[in-house]
Amino acid sequence: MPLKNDEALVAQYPKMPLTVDCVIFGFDDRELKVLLIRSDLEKYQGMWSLLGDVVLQIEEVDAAAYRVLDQRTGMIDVYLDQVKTFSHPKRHPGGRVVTVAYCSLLNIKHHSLKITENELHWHSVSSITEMAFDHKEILETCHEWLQKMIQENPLGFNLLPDKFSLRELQNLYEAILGVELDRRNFRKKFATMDLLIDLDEMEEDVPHRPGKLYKFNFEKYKKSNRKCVGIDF
Amino acid sequence: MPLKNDEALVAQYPKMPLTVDCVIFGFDDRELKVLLIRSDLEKYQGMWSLLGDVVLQIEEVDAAAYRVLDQRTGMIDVYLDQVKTFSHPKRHPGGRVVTVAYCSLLNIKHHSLKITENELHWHSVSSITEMAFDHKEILETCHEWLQKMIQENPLGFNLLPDKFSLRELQNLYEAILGVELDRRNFRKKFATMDLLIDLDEMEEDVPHRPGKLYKFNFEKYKKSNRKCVGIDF
DNA sequence: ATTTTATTATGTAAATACTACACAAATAAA
DNA sequence: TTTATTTGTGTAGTATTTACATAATAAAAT
Repeated sequence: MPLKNDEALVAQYPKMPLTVDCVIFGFDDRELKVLLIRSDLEKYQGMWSLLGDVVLQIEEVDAAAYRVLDQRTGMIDVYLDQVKTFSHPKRHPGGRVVTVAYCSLLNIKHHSLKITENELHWHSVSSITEMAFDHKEILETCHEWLQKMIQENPLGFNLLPDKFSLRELQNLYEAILGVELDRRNFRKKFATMDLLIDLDEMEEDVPHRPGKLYKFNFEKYKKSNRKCVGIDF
Repeated sequence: MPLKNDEALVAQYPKMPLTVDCVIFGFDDRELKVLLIRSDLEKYQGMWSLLGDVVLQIEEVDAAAYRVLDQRTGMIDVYLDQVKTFSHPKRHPGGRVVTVAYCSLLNIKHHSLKITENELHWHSVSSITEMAFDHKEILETCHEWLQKMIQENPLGFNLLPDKFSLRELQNLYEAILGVELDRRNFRKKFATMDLLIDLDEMEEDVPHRPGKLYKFNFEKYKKSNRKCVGIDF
């Protein structure tokens, strides 16, 4: 049971709405994509915005983000991580709303959008120029976050099919990081990591020599204890 | 001017109090310290808590964190960064309060605490067993964040005096990372970085052979364009 | 069937970075 | 003057990163 004085104290605190906004990344056609919806606000009519919702009175912010993801994509087993809280007092035209930004990674092929609702579309991240609210800033923050994260963690596999070729993997890294990578060195890097399982299967339906298919060895990765000291700046 | 419909929409959103909590790190006596205050809540009487405050109705969350820092330490020119938002519905005994955690680094010697107020003390991070609210969890999250950040960014210098010896710098890294580092390799690392300015001064008042004093070359660091591609997990 | 085109798959040499490790010189304190 | 403590430094071995070119395979076109 809560204590009276503590309750009285909190009752005096300023209160404000809290929302979550999900930057849902996908990968297709050698491009990083993000899932956007048409804004339903007056001020931003016609503009695209991130998928978001309010945080309920009794709800963890993480839970609200998973809820948005489920409502919009029907997927519940998706990578999701909190990135940053945005709080400019004027960021929402309807008054003060603080939002917590989440980044989510999913395999476009794995899910069928409930596009029956409002307009909901995958957009190529590189082609987006303008968005509702401060969502462009949020998107950029999440993109930078992702660039850093895929280099240090095996997150990229969430964006690929279960079985992928090394070329697809490299395309993914190149698309997200915006750089060209040397093919031999890229493959060597993953070969020495020894975390890809050769499935002894080949790509199909490609208009050229098919490559081998792999999957990521999550088991082995989890068991490996990565040491974490290396000063470098 | 805000739009009527947008305002009406936001008016329906659930509202809740938002606070900031600052994990203020310092370094002294070869130990990582954190600045704590006695909790003024009934439920947590006698326990230590982070420095925090509510976010005001018209205020960026960052601004609230700087305000807390200024109020408690009198310092305004301090490194501060948002780390994570904590939102368990029961995390505050007085009712639902969401908090945004900030991490701050300051040079203990540079400031004189306004200890005249409530009990306010530097605690050795490694000796803390229990804290009010979920502040132990917040502290741990910020400590891990710091461990990662000092390896990739020149943040550690914020915790040291303007002039420091290589031994002090190494002590700092060892204290924060909780490991022992090889002295020669540590010094070689910073030598090849070439970002320390040899001040041609010596330590004083040390009970042994004094070491050279250095300062960090922030100018040069800012100009250097660090390339950022290196897959490794 | 043959040729063309696109892509996969692979190795090596040079340069760089990292690891492990020990001893002489400087200062303060006894 | 001696002792204790800490600074300051180099090297050999290993591992990692970079730059770079050619042969083999499959599909598509002729």
